[in-house]
Amino acid sequence: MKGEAVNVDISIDAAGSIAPDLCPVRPLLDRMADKWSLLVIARLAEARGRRLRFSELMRAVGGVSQRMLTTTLRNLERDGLVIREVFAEVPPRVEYELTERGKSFLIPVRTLIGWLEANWPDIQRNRELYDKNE
Amino acid sequence: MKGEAVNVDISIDAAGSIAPDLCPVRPLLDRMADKWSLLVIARLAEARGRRLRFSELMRAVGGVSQRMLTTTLRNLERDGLVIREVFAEVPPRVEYELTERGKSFLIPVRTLIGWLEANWPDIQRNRELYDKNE
DNA sequence: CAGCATCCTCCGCGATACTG
DNA sequence: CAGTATCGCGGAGGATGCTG
Repeated sequence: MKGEAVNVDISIDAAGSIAPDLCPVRPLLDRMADKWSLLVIARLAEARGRRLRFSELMRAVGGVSQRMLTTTLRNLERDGLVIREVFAEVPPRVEYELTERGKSFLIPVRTLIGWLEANWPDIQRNRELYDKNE
Repeated sequence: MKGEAVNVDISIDAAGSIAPDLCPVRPLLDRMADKWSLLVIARLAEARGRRLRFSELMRAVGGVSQRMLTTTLRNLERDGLVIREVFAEVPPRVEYELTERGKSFLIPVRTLIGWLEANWPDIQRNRELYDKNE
């Protein structure tokens, strides 16, 4: 029997050791890693509190399909990173904005991106070297 | 002021990269997000410099297939996060350990995990609430 | 022991069409 | 305008078998 996703949780404490599963890192990591979440969050952050409509967001992100933008936003809303407000008008209007938690999420994200940028040249060189010797 | 356009969004484009000429965040993010990389890195970090053999790592991580452990380690090696040393013995012995870059990678990772841990209870509550009202 | 090679499954995501 | 509903593909990743 399979299909039983072994939900692997990890956490690393300050000392670098693995603490017994405090929080399921995986589902949240997956959110970070899916194709559009970070893009959407980045775009909303750029707006500096100005709320964005669905279509605005779609243009701002660029390249995202309606389906994926919808599910991405729903997931972010479910995690309390984004607020969705629907206005009962015709035509309909729906506005999105980051919650405080959503904004605070940008901090670790920036730390990570900072590391990536700082290390990217070395990593790139390492890859070339590695690929050559294969 | 904070949250200037510069850090945030180090503008992430549709391709998933952050600003054309900076660094492609996506491939590295993908590495972070794949199913085993973080686990492997965590386990190697725990060892505190003691090198681990392939089979040791496999047991330590738990649940990984040989195939995936191999490709995960190869990817990490390619990015210079892990060192792989082969000993020409019978039976073969291969040892793995973190590089300095690999260790430094733990810093942003811990920041991220710290955020996840701190926010997990709230997120969980948010999800329950959201799911109930669906 | 530490792996490749092969096959197969699952599901993230895109494309397209329809609707209140 | 802001979505749902369907279909289909591609690629990550598991299972199994073979080998130096």
